[in-house]
Amino acid sequence: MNESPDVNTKKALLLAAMEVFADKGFDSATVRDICGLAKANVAAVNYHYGSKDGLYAAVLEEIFPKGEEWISGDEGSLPPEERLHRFVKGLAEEIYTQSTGQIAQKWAIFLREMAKPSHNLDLIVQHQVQPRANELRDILTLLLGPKTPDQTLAYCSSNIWALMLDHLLTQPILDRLTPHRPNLGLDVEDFVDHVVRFALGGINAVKQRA
Amino acid sequence: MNESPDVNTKKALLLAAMEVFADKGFDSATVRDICGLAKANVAAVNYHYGSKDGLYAAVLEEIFPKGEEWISGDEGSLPPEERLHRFVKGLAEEIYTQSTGQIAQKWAIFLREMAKPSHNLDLIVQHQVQPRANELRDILTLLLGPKTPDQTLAYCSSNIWALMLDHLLTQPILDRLTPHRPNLGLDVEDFVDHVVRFALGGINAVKQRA
DNA sequence: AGAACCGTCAAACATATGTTTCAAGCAATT
DNA sequence: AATTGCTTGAAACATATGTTTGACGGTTCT
Repeated sequence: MNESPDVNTKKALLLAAMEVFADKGFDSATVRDICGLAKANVAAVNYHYGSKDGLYAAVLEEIFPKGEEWISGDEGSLPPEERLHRFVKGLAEEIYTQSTGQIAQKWAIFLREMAKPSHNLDLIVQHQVQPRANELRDILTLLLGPKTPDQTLAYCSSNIWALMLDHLLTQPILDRLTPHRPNLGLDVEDFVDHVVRFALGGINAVKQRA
Repeated sequence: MNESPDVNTKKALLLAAMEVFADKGFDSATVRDICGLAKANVAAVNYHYGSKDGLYAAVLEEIFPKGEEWISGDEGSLPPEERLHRFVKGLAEEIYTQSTGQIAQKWAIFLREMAKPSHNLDLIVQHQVQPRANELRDILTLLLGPKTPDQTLAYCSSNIWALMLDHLLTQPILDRLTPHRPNLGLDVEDFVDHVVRFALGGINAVKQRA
């Protein structure tokens, strides 16, 4: 079996596709863009992945892998405030910590999928969001009390997701509101502390309504 | 001057474009789609709007008009909690109240622009977001106190935007998390009450940090 | 060595799509 | 009535783009 050459171009295609899809979105990205970046022939995409759609599906498989279950092993014994903090910290660090840029690409693609859902979003939600949503719901049930109506639980759950996805979504707007901002320097730890404080305050306020 | 026929097709094009752009996004929408829906010839787009880009710009002009300044006439005398309530209510009703569907289209396009900003986003921010952002900043300054650091103010401001845009963004995810939900029945008044309560709780919690 | 297989490449293909052209129709003006 | 100007419509154009084809070169197996 010819190992190194074909695997290399196949992987190069995948990496290039991640970058181009994140940058331009599925529709605007062209296979010629991708192949150019990967230094591969135009036919390579169809040879290795069957089609442009196949390549996109492979990209999603790569960045949103299946079995990544949320570990709630001994976390259950911690106070819910601490669990919330860990929950927020875990996701916020994944989203906002600047590393290879590959992570930024992942969430750029995620955001695109939310704004213009394709059938692929089903898998992302199932593999990535569902387990996290369950953990969050457990935490909120503890914080709000067992008799909290489902509606309130759903609102709060949704609110906390929104607080975390916040910067991801509003970054382009903030850039345009105050163009001269050190926008790339988001202090993740600071952000996490703020979000947790804000969320706990909000949850308590909602709780006291009953 | 030929009044009714040409104005009609021009307007029909605009309405059809709003629908198709909201539904498919700028790239995926084709002028043939739009002209088909508007029962117009393919050349009509270029005749009346110069190009596909021109039509898109016209759509944005239509749904995000310029002079729509935020009225803060006598609101300044109200307590900041009430001002926040009105602020949230005003925007939430505009976003989530189900009427002709045209409003939903507006915010679908807005969401697309946030996820994949084009140069058009500059104008939207300038005409629509900026005045509202100023009002929100004033309210938050009152609620948090004058010595609040800019960073905290920025966080809270961003948080409240996020809480309101929340449903807009996470709807496709919520649909997939709990497919059997009366998702179309969002009680706006209930939602507004919850958001205001949650936000005020969060703001107070953040304020007490200092 | 010969056969079979696999990956790569240049070229071609088929189609989609934004745009242009030009003739015809229609209304207002002269 | 003739002219002018504006709008429409069918066709054509030029290009972009996803996909396919067939040949070439190298590796592996018999």
